[in-house]
Amino acid sequence: MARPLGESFFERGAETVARDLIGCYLVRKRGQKLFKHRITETEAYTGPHDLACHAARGRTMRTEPMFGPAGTLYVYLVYGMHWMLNVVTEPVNYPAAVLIRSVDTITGPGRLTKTLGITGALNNRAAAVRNGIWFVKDDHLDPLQVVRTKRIGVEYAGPIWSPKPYRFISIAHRHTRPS
DNA sequence: GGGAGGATGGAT
DNA sequence: TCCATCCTCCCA
Repeated sequence: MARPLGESFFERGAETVARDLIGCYLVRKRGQKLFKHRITETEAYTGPHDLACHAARGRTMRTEPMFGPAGTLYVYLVYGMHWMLNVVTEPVNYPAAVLIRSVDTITGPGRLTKTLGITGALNNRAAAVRNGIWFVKDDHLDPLQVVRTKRIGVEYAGPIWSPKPYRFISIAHRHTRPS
């Protein structure tokens, strides 16, 4: 399988990265077990101007990972119980990220992290083999076709940013929750 | 120091 | 439709 996606892949706009991650693999190693899942749903959080992006409210302890290098993991707790897995995009000091919402057999960002054992322990670490979590592209497989919708659960971001079509879903998996 | 609210998911 | 559950951030 192809080698892990690195900084050059993630050091682009969050929309572009979110789109390109559809069809790529998320790989997780726990002990001797390797879990490889094809990514089917993502969302882009595009920067400090994006009112749905945590970084829109400034550089804080929580958002610090988003200011790090492309490919950094941003893992935070939502609703007091669900870990959300994000990967940071854009160059250092530009806070943007992509939320991994679903993979082939696991729908929902909270279920994804729970199933793969992803917690805040991985926050601010690089997506890399040495950390037991990384991304790969497989050029031998056909890329999945993609549709775009608005993002889930960001009504608070207001009439401009809430409807932005920054959610990407594989067509073959578009039953993955209505929007 | 206090309070509101959230990038969800499971039960009712 | 309800609510579990707790961290973050804003305000005083």
